Amino acid sequence: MTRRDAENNDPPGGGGGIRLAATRARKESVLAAALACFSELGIKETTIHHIQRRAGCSIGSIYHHFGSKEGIAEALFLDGIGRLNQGMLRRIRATGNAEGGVKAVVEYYCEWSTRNRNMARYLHSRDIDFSPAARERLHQIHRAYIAAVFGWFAPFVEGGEMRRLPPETYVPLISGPIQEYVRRWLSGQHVKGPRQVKALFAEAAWSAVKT
Amino acid sequence: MTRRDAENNDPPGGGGGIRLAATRARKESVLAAALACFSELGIKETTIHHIQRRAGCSIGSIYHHFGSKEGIAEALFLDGIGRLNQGMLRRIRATGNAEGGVKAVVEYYCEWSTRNRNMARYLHSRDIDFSPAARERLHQIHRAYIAAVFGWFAPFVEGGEMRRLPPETYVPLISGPIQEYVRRWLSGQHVKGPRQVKALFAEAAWSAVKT
DNA sequence: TCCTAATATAGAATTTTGTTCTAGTAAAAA
DNA sequence: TTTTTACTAGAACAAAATTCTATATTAGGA
Repeated sequence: MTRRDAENNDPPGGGGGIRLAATRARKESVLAAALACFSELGIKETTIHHIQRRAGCSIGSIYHHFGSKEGIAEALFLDGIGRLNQGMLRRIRATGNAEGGVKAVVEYYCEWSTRNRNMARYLHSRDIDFSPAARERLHQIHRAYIAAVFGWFAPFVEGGEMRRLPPETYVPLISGPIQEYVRRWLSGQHVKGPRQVKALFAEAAWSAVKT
Repeated sequence: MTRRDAENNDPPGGGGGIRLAATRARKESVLAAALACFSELGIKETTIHHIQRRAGCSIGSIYHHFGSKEGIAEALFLDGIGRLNQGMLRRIRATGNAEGGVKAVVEYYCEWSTRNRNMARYLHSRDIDFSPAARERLHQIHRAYIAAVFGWFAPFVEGGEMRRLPPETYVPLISGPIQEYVRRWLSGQHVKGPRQVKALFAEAAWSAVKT
């Protein structure tokens, strides 16, 4: 039976007592160690022991905070996707029209992936088997993000600047190509980084959805 | 230390003796069992024992043929990608012009994924850590496929029907969106199957690369 | 046909790795 | 201060992958 019951005890506010700060620091150090190990050794090759040694803490401590190896992977994934979405949303909202918004999606993804290579590579991992709870949390995050993005773009569809398409096709049409390109780049299949092709992919994305 | 040294002893020609036929049959039954287990239980949850029981053979036999659990995963992956590429190439070659070729890529991928759901889902798995040998074999297969496809399309680029782009961008531009759509569909994120959107994605692919 | 080497199968033994358990420490609350 | 709770540590345990040893089968040559 796998333990999946570790609670997220982050304090809602910022500081908190000595205890809470220490806890947060420990959790972060474990996540950082995990990402480093995953990047260097691969997810499967990485053992709890590797992470534990690198984070400089005990097995007990890790299990106390994360419940299982999978729990670490989940927390790391949620953390990364949260950051990416947040930055993306901010960037989209900083633009003023449909074309700018669509191109911002592509461009920001290029930049973020270049700046956070390891996390970007990790987010491309597919078979992390999330616990039901984490899966639900992920969906929640995803729904909220999608709602925010679609909310921003909706007026432009209404206004006729963008095509009206089946909702589930927008993301693949806009992000599919650049995601695939970046994935290949991260796995070492080509040399040319995303920044060198971002204009091309931004154009393509826009022409796929413009009217 | 992981064992990765299982040889591929498939006979070059078709039939062979009783022994070779039996070997082939056994290997295939193991691969089929593995795919079934992976689909039902997930890759990580699947144990050698599950596969072994389902294939109706012993542990020793599996290790003799595949060397490791990862070895099974590799063989299955190579097998699947080989079939997909082969069918794709045949389909592309059956068309007569650039537009037909590009659209064929999208359409065939839709059809194949619908017909081979489990394998399609499996091919979307990312973190199978291939042995150096398998990795090399995969690259070899990939290079051969890419060479064949590019060979077919090259005249149309020369002839000015298709844009001349950095070579590594064609695949993401053409296949990226439909791949992403299918991936989401396979993971249960939407109801509408690929066949219902293939025309849309085929159009988008073509307009991304046409002149 | 019989012998030998290579191939294939089986399942027990071993090792590796993830998880649980028990004990103890330090901070917060009463 | 006392009590409760959160946290840390590492030994004990269990599950899974892998290796090992024994045996059977087939192909090929004397």
